Amino acid sequence: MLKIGYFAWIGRVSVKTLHYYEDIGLFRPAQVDPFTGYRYYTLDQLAELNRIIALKDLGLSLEQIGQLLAGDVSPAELRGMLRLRQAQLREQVADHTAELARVEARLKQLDVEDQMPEYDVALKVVEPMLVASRRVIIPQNDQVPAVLGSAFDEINAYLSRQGARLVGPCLARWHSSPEVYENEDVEAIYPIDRPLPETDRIKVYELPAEDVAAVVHRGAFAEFANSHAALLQWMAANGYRLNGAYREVYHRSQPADDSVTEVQFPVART
Amino acid sequence: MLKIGYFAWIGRVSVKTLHYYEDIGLFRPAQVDPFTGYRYYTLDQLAELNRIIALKDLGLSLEQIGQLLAGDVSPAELRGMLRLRQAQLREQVADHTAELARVEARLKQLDVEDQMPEYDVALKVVEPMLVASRRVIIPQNDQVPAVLGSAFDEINAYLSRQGARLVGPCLARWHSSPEVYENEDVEAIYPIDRPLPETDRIKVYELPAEDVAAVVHRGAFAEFANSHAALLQWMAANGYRLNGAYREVYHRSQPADDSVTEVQFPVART
DNA sequence: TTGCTCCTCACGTCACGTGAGGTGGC
DNA sequence: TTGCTCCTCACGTCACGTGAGGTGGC
Repeated sequence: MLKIGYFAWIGRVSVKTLHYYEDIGLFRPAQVDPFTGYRYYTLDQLAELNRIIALKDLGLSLEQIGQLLAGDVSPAELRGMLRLRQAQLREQVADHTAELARVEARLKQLDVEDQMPEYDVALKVVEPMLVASRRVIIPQNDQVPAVLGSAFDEINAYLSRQGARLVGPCLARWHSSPEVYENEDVEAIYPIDRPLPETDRIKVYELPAEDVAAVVHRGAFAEFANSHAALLQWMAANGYRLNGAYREVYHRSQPADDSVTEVQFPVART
Repeated sequence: MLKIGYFAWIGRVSVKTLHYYEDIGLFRPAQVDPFTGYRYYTLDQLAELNRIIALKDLGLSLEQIGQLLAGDVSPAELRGMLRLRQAQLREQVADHTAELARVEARLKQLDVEDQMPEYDVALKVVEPMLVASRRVIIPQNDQVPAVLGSAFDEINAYLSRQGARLVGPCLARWHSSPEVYENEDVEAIYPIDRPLPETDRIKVYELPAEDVAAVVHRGAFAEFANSHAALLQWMAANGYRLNGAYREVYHRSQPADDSVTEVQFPVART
């Protein structure tokens, strides 16, 4: 009969761990003194403790281990548990590797600039949404506010006639590359609540979900180039590439206004 | 002024997250209605929320992010935080990769045997300990119990004369490879509480800490070969190799008794 | 008698998620 | 009026660690 301190020592676990395992009914001392409450373990129990530790090393939860020890798990179920754990571990390794790339990119940036960065790039998932869209070509960059503005007005008027409701801020999807400033190909888009008939100028469809890298841009319409540059730099440093048309979400009534815009670049791993 | 639900939606966080950030003083709504308690946010705050999310993507804790936003972190300190996080991530990737190997080894074993394994191998760290040791060569395998037994008796007698105390179970360290059964080279060892003078037969020194793979063996002295085989198989499957003399810890008075033994193979990554 | 080991609560961890039960706004 | 959104507690998560305050054993 071994006292808890010694048994914990040879089993290389803490006394508190043994207390806890008893609390949750996973592993009980062979005997408990009814007067002092002292717990006593036998050497035979060392093998069982070792078993628990070995299963914990596989990443199983204490609850799963309890079921295993109670014998109500078939080999097929154990295989299922391990397959699940395998998938989790693979995902975690991938996630942590990506996070490591982000951290290292930021460290490199700190070395170069030695200051806090101006833009904060965050990875997000945008949800799918039903939209009404008007696609236009804009010959010169300085015409963007006017042309986009009238495209939004046109959709807006159509939605009012149809009695549709807006369910979020308007946005633009740029089909030209971010470096191009002539004949830009862009969709003016409103998210809507239900399907509508299309016209030859206004299309209605579901924008799919996308992984995006996003920055929030404050200030004048003409200064998006800085946000674009920050995003492209971040993507290069973190091993992502642009994966389709990028979005600008205008958190206000009209893109010509001077306010808050979120720039979202869809990304895929290179 | 945006209500919490809409602000959470465009920021792609949950309402509960915004509640929580307010609770811990990280991120407060621009305004709170004193009668209804309704929280109101401005579009400007979207940039700040994005900043928090970007920093969270680097793996910083919310407390660290709070310090960063409050501006009482220098670039050097930020670099320190990121270096720390980098080290943590590298360790986690290594740990998870090793765990993945264990899980996959177990899955493979399940495919072959389709049953619960007889031995449970656990990775542990053994602490350094001060020991008294008597090293002997044993010509034939069947002499092991007798020769080891008298070696233990000899140390025991010496320790009694010196008035030293035992501080754990006795053990043997096998310097011969586990497959060798002739002229085995082995140390009989007692852990002791304080340094003693050495003799030409009994050495006193500190056994260093080691990473070991361990199984608990129950039953007769002659059946250790099974434990050894299980350990060697596990090590091969998980990418470890034997790294020095292996230990048998006898959780009883004499190794000749029939009881519980822990076999510990020191390991290193291949 | 003095340490040492052991005991039982109770609370903390990290970043929220999940209800319960109730009120405000259109 | 009916839903919908919002509010404030309170508790749960996972596997223990960290005291506080007290008792048993040699």
